[in-house]
Amino acid sequence: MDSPLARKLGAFVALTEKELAVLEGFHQRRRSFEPGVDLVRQGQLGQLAYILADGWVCSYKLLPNGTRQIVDFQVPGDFLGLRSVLFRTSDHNAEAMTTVEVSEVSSVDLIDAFANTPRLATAVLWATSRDEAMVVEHLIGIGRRNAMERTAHFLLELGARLELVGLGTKRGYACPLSQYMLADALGLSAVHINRVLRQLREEGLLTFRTGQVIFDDFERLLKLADFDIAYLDQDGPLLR
Amino acid sequence: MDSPLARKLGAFVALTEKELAVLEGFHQRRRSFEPGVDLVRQGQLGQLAYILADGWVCSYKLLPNGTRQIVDFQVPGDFLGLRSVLFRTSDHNAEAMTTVEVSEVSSVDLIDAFANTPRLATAVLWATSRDEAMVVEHLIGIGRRNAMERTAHFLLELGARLELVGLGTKRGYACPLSQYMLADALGLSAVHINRVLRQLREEGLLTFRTGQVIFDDFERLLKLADFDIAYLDQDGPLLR
DNA sequence: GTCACGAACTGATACAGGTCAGTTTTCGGA
DNA sequence: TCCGAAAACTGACCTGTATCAGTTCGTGAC
Repeated sequence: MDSPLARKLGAFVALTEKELAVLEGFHQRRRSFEPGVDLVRQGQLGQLAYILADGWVCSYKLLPNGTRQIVDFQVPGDFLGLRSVLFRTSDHNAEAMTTVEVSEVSSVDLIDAFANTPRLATAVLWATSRDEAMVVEHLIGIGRRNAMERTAHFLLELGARLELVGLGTKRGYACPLSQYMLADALGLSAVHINRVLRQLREEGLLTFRTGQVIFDDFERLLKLADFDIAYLDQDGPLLR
Repeated sequence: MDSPLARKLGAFVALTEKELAVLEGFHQRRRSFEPGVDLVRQGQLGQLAYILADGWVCSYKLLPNGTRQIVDFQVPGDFLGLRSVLFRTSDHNAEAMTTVEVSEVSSVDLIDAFANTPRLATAVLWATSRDEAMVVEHLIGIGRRNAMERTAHFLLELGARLELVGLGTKRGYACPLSQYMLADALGLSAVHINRVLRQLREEGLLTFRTGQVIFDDFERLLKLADFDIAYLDQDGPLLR
């Protein structure tokens, strides 16, 4: 049985037995967290990193003006708080959205793995770059797309990521986000998100119901959002 | 003589002679580009990566609605197009803003370096995470800060980065950005940027003139922008 | 010295999205 | 089956920023 992490990294590097074994070794120290609990806290020193095995997590930052901005969502197979380990203090928060299962990883685990299986270093660098690409796409959306394009793009991207780990299709996916969370992710107000979702529904593009996203017209949605999966879709490992 | 890259990575990993030599080896294939030329192009296959040795570069994305969003600026010591090497096709553009000097790096160079000097893998992962942290901070600004806070935060961050490589101080720095570029970076219109800069000037906070940023009241600016340098400031290497 | 051209700057007006102040729906628990 | 709380939803009104359509400034070329 491959872990979601092995499955994700395997899309970039054709993993050997030895490399798979090292990844397996990352899953020694298991922990679980209840919904609403912070796994990573802004300003915390000596923060731990985790690999998400099951559940959803969101990374966010709180601003002094009382608002928050959600930066990214983590789904199974994603790292969590990797930046907080590499920096002295954590620059963001990460909150469990559902009950989550994680494996604890220390910086020592990572550095050892890099020394023994250097191709894993490249794979982790790739995964980090992929995270960065998602943040960049998110930035583009907030900077230059209007509320409707932005919302559509965001929900499409989430779908594409879930498809990679076997949790979604082109018809839709299960999604534990509330409209408030969507608003904090997209830099909009919850009121406006509600209106945008209604418009998307009325135009037959997508339906967002508690716990469920349904793509009513996938093709038209792709066009509206100018969505391109190039940066998520590896189409077979680059490194063999 | 340390290269800007060695100087930057040295802030995170205390580099050995061997590691410094490997970094030196990255600077074999030198190239230079004139202002306005694209070093990296969206959609390009088999894109090369570079290390910036001198000059300024900006990474941006073009949208089908005719607008552009600048994602990040690269200053000496920064990687350029690393994501484009790890992915099959480039997901962004990078344009020379001044005359720039770069060294070409292939994915093979990197993978070899990781195999021979695994601590460099950790250092490059750190540098990539630092880039991601900057994109995240940029995202926060566009999502939840108003035009004035956003502009102040951006110009402060640029100053902090330049200080790290010896190109700026708390009094100000040389900056080749036009108001149009600032607008594309901050997700605002050039007209509005102009008004915001006037307001910042009239309130005695900062002066933005062609080629020069002057912090008139650094402390008050930090407060307005809620600026925190934690994620840029390493305060001595973590890995010895 | 004046021409030309891009960058900086300006006032008037439009509109996307925010804010306020609710009502309605949903759903788990007693 | 009723209750309470959170999430979803709504209309009225407000505001920050965009857009349009210019003018002014600065600088290098001739």
